[in-house]
Amino acid sequence: MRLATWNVNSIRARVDRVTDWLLANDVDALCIQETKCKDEQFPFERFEEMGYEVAHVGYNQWNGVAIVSRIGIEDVEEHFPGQPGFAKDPEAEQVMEARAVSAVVGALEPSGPTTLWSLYIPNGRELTDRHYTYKLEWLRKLRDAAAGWLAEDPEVQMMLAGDWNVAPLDTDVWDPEFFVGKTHLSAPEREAFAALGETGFREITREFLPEPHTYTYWDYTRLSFPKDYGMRIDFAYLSPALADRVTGVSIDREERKGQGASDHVPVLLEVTD
DNA sequence: ATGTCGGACGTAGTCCGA
Repeated sequence: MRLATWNVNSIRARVDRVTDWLLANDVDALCIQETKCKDEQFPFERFEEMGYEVAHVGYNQWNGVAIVSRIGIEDVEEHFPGQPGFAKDPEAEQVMEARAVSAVVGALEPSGPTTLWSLYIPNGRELTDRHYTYKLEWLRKLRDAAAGWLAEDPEVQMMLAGDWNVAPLDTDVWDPEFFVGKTHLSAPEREAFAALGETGFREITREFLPEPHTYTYWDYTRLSFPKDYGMRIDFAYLSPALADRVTGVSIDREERKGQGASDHVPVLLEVTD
């Protein structure tokens, strides 16, 4: 079974590249972030004609997450239990954003059902912004949910994959000095990210690809990709039972090249039965 | 110097978000 995650930065702008990549890489199920569209705008037919089913959550031009699978999609859920919402006014009702969708895939595979979560962690914007505390709260609640799933079933087969908007190590960026006073590398963000690992979930991409400066994202500005000013912010936390089945991980840097590339590249996991 | 993208609104150019 081949599982992947990719922040595509608009599914409508990227659908050709995404479908081409799925076929070229023989991918069974893909977690997508930043579809940037409402459900009715999602190009479902482009995936369905290739034999993929789609679960999508999108309310407007912001955020938007999806799972596409050619090995079945069941029990789709939007939002994880306890997921925080957001509103500019802290006194107003906090509104849920399209940042988390789950589905059970592979129910008829030899390996049995696997639950995928496609996650788009809030960006944080600035250290003093209310979006930053929202981000930290979001990660803490996700940790609580992960601990709950594992307590409920220690053998659960589950992947928490997506754009985490956190660079856990200094070697996950081209220059940590650039990020002093900015988000993504701050201690609270790193602690909140690491707390997922304290539940028993394992960040599997690091286990297979420990080399420093192995990036998944390059900003569109500043000639970031030619200069290799990248960041490693896309990860996959796996339940212990699923992590034990992973035989390989790759980051497809080639997808950042050429016209019409997303600013993120796909991360692909090979999972044995 | 957020230097580039993508979407909304609206049909050009500006704003938001990353």
